[in-house]
Amino acid sequence: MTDANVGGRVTIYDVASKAGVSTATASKALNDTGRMAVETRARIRRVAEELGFRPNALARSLTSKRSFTVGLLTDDTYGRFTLPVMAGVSEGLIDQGVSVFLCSVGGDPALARIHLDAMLDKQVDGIIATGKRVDRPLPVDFSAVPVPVVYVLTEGPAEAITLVPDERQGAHEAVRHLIQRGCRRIAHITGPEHFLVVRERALSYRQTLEAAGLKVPAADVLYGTWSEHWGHEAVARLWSFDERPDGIFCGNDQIARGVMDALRERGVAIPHDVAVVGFDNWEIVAEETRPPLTTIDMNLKELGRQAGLTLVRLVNGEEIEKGLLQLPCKLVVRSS
Amino acid sequence: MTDANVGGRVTIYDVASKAGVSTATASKALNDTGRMAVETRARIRRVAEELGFRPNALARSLTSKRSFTVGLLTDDTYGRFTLPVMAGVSEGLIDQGVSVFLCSVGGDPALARIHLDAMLDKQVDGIIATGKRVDRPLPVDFSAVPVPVVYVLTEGPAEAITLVPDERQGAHEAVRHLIQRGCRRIAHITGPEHFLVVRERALSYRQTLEAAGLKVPAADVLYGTWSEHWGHEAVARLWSFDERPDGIFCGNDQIARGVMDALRERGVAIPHDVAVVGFDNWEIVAEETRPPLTTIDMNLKELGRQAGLTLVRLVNGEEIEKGLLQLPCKLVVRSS
DNA sequence: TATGTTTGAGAAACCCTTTTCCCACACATA
DNA sequence: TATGTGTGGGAAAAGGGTTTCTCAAACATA
Repeated sequence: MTDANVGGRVTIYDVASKAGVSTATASKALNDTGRMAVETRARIRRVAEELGFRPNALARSLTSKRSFTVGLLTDDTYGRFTLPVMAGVSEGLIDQGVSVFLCSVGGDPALARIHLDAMLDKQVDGIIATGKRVDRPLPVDFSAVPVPVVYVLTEGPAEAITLVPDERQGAHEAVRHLIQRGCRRIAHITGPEHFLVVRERALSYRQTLEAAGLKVPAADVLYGTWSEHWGHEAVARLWSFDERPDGIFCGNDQIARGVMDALRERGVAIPHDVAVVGFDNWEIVAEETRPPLTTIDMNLKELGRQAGLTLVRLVNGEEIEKGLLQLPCKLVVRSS
Repeated sequence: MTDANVGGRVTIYDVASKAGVSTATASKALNDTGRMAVETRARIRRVAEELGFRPNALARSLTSKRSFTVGLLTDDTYGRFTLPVMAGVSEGLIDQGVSVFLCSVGGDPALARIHLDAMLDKQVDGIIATGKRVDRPLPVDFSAVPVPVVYVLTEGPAEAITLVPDERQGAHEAVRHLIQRGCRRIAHITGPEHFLVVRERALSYRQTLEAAGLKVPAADVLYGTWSEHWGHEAVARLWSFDERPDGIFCGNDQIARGVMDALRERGVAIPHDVAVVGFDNWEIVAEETRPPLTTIDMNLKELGRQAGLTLVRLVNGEEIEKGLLQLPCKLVVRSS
């Protein structure tokens, strides 16, 4: 009784021959398909176990037309948004035995094409396209891709499935929190107006104020850049007026950080004199502000998980309603 | 002349039949192997082009025993170190047609095992293990893995190939920069002493001072945590003594940020009164400090690229010297 | 005894590509 | 004419599984 296969890994032939059956039977035993005596099945299983047999996923995919692999394409070089999404995708799919190809393509269409082709050649079952802006598409055309595509945090075609955070709800939570703390004059310092999320958050900010019967000042929303520097500057601008806010809703955590530093420098007590709420829950920023920042978490990991699960359902041929799916944000209360 | 294969993708059978040759000939034409008339080769190529034929990488891998896929396993959940490494790996390998499976396993041995097995089942050609600490191994045993493994920014077995930044050289650059700026009393505020990198950097700091003929105070190195908060606190401690430093080398950029905020609050001019150098070149921190932070870049992307290239050389059976490979760091001069 | 009906298991085809022979033919040489 | 030598191209196997179909044996029924 010698092993025919000495060099390589253990194959199903090894299992079959050692168990004294055909590969067909071995396959059926291990996959719990077909019909056979229970003891035969058990014996084959035992032999496979002994030999440490692990089926070659490539060979398996060749017939099953399923590679249990998905591709994740992102243009978020820095990874601030992609990484949580990726973690969620990976976490949601590992139970299904699905692995994730990650590649970051920056803004380069040629590179994106190369990566996409490499993935398709490797027979990925589906693709998740993710980015850092919900109003910008990735620099690649997915229209002729022969597998399902799910878009996360990036602009996809209208007839596609796209998952994004519910910006309005998030902004609403933020402002409502300030109102509940007793703030009556709430300013909004945010990013560039040409970002869709900026407009969404600003809209929701105004609506929430109005719904609470608070007046919305004319120059209520200060548009700038996504930087600490802008946070400083905006505070300087606000404090040049007589009527100063007692609450500030910031468009992201970096701005909030700048705002808080500026307030502290002016001797303004946070949150006693002015309460601050950020957006993103970027922990490395939000936990190091003084005091730690209350902010909105976009649940990116959950977004990724949902994207992964949605994708496999598409791969399995389930019919899923197309369109934009908005997942709720969560208020994370710290001390600001 | 009908297509036999209507449903699926274009296979080499389609190409062969349309070109009126066998699949063997088609394969040879497309791979530039075998012997045949130049016009035959050209015709087959043309047909393949017309049909948009792309070979199924899975089928190809089955015979070639090469999947052109590598796995990247990391325990760096936050991704601060992993993402640049990953980008480098990906960038270095895309030219070779190699794709990267990324999975983050946190500290969970069971999860790590599952991901590793999934990768091996998918016949990865090799594995890159990466982490966030050079003195801690990943929670998984690679000893029985049947493919080459390269370790990056994590502890591997002595007989393995491990790539890390050259911490001593990096620290040396930092301190030398301060000395060249004219600093004579240079302090070192850093992380927990049980981190190897902390000890390495501190050692190099002392050696560089000594080599420059500067005195090394007794309580020269302040060990703490990797936080802004500690930066603040350390400055408070230093400023409680009479002899204050005119240069501070910080163990990372977050500490540096805390240090700079604390100095500013005390009215100390940076870099006029005290110059500050950080470590990591974490741009999101280093570019937002006031003034922007001079710091040490660990060239993580290059580290990743080297790791990828080294791995494929191993896969190709090249003999490569084992052991620790230290890649140089680079001083990034900003305004601090 | 002759005829159904399960049951357990194997032969062979298939997935897609590569690769190793092998062969038929054309041409050149003796 | 008989023999050697390239040359262009194909048949078939291999790679590691899965799946369909077939079949012999065992058992049950008439």
